[in-house]
Amino acid sequence: MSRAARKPSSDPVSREEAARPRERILAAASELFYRHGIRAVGVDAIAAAAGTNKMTLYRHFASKDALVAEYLRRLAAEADAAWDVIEAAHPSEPLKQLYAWLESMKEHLVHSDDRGCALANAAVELPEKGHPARCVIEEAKHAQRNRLVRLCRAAGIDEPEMLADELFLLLEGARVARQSMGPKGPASRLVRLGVALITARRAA
Amino acid sequence: MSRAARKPSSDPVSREEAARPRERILAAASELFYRHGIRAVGVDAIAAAAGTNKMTLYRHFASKDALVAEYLRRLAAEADAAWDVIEAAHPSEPLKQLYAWLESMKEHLVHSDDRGCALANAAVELPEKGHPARCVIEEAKHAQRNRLVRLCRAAGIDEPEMLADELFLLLEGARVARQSMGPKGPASRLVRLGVALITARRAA
DNA sequence: AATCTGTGGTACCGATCGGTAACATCTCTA
DNA sequence: TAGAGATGTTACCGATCGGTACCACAGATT
Repeated sequence: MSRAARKPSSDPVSREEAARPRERILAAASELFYRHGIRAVGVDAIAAAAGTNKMTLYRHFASKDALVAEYLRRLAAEADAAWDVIEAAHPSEPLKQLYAWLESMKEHLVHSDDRGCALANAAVELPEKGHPARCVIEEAKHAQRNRLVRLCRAAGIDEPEMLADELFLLLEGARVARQSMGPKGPASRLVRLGVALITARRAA
Repeated sequence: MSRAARKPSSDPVSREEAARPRERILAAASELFYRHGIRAVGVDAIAAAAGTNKMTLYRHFASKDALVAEYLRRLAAEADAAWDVIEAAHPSEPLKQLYAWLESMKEHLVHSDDRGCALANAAVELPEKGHPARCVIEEAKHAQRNRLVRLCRAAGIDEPEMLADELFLLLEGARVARQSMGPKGPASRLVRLGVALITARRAA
């Protein structure tokens, strides 16, 4: 890969404008897709926001759909990395990890520019069966749910799938309800409700 | 209103093609918006599916946004009517109404062409602050949540807002998770989880 | 018969959509 | 110094977008 072998820049420190166009395009697409929705953003706008043009965009991505798929793939990887951070912060303390996860999810909800889960939003925006983004979404969501199940099991919960699904649906619901009812709606109770669910299942 | 005074047709029985264009347009728009997404459907396609043309559509709706708002307003009214049906089926038995509500929500989830809550989907697709659909969505969602709170209170639940929000988020989560993980994912547990929540809150 | 209203049909508007061809420019390497 | 590869620029493609102008026709009213 000649691109990977290339040296970053003559100036070694933080020249973000010199970053490879592929990364700039992905960064710009992430911002715009998440904020305005995937279908609402054209490739011209993405290229312009990335400080490049449509031609270069199409040299790095076969189509807009491919760019969308890559955008979601990155997000899934970031979400997984966030799990790792939580795990590293509370090693072999699954219950604390569960609480930390709830808190970090609440962090998203309170931010004024939060628009919920980008993967779930994409699933709503792209219902076509064959869309390349759909398998990415499906895979990522199952991975998240599995990780939650594993955590519940590690915490010694009976029927860990039960609690994991409760928490999963609670979070998905909170993130989507935030978009229709604002941050002061039912979404604001995520942590309280989640903790109640966990303690209830622990007692059982 | 001259339109309301007009007689339906020369043939009194089921001449649906003779229905007033406004209703045909709304019916076609509902189908297409829900199935493919709002942004994915053009006004031409709606008019064609309604057996009419774009010009007639714009004689009844000021803009596509206005049509979208009316589409969502109808859905909100239908949802409210569904609540009324449940209430009438189990008069002064709020707990049974709660269970019936859960079951009827599950009915939606198992249908193969289910695409979740159209109001929530619209909130995802139309993030622009000033969009005429957003206040419709917000109002309808708050009405649904309030109705759930009232039902929980009538069922004698302590802190009815707590259980109502739990159930609300659970349902919103189930309907959105169904779109990314299919009907056999966590969404399939809606009733089980909902019943567990209700019984837990009743014991408390 | 004359009129009015709602509807259908067609053609059009400017703008934008996703996507491409052709060419100039830059930088790094051989 | 010459070449190679990635990038920037411009113009363009056919299709579709939301929205409108104009005219013809049908039915009911007067």
